[in-house]
Amino acid sequence: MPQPPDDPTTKGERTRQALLEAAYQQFVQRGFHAASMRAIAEGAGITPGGIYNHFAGKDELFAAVVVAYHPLTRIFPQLIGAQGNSPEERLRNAAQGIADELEADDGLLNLFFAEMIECQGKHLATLSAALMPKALAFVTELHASVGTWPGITPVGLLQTFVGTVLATVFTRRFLASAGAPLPALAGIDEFMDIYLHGILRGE
Amino acid sequence: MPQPPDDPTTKGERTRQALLEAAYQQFVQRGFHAASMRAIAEGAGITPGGIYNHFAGKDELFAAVVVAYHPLTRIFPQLIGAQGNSPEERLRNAAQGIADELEADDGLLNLFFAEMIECQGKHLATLSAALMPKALAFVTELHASVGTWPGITPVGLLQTFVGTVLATVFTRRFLASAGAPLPALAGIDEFMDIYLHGILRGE
DNA sequence: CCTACCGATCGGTAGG
DNA sequence: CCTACCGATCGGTAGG
Repeated sequence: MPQPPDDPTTKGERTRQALLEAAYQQFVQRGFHAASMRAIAEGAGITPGGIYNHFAGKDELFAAVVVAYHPLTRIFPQLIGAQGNSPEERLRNAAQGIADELEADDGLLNLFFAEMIECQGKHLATLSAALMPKALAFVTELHASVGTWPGITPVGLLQTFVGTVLATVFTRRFLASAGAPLPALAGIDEFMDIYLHGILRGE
Repeated sequence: MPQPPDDPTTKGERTRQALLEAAYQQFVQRGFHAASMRAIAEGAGITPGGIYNHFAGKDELFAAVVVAYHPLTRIFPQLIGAQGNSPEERLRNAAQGIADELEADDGLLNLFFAEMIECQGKHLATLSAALMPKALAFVTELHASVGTWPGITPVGLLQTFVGTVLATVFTRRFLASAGAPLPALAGIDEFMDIYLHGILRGE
């Protein structure tokens, strides 16, 4: 009997998934322009011409990879789904979950950066439009329950929280690749200590 | 009379500087692989073959651009040179100076990202080795004069400070390009409020 | 520093 | 989905 077009058991859909995965690996390892359709096809186990049965071109393939793998699509669900007995605990748990996910696969951050540089961030507006409503509702409620400094809006709370988590992952990676000893580096716990209570000890 | 080889008044050195500037523009607008030697030559006012009188190849040209323009070479002097009557004031002034410089030219952050993705961060170790000793001396003294949370090392202080400034610039740019209203976003003052005193109001 | 050119590789297509 | 191929563009070089 016929299968729905996105049934993962059909051969076409399995090839499409293999192409997405192979394209993701090539794009995040080499960047958009240095990734070749030939290498992507080889990674998916087909010949270059076969790609065009699934994607109209390199741009469309990259756009599909962005939708499937972009860090923003991972960050927001973690944030909204975080549990905890207090706002502080929920933020800590969300930060931990996001940082774990981003550090488990270097490619996720690379995809963020590759999209901003090589595609001038042209996919970000679409992605944000899809993710922002729920995130904004969540953070507005959070903003009311934690007391923040004056001048911090709900959007500002979302921005500073996500920014702090990204700063954790990004600085750890670049300092490590610059040769810094990992145990001396701050991790998500230290960044969250600072985010929630400031770096200045004392009262 | 003969001029020293880096005298900016010689024709060769002026061409070299024009090439560096044109290459910087192309690399940060298009990324390393999509920037063509032809476009760089055109930007500098010469023909493609002429580039090789100044740089051995595209890789060497990019390396020279990294040395001349990489954000790390801007951040560390600003940090070390910052003035203020207290550690808090010095950190705020340094953050303001760095953020102003990075926001004045989007290319600086792009260069950081392009180098990490398309060149796998291979220039970072050299750059850090040159900049780290002075930065580390500065931050060690600072670390002793501000009271930080336990678990924050001098390197961790440097990491979290630079990370917070980068988070400011990065999140502002990506939220703006995603369509967020700029006045609602947190700026360097708000990020520094949080960094120094935490996001949780109350005592 | 320019002119003219090289081999290599690219994204994409025709036809089956 | 493969084979075979196209035009375009690339980084780099020879010779002057």
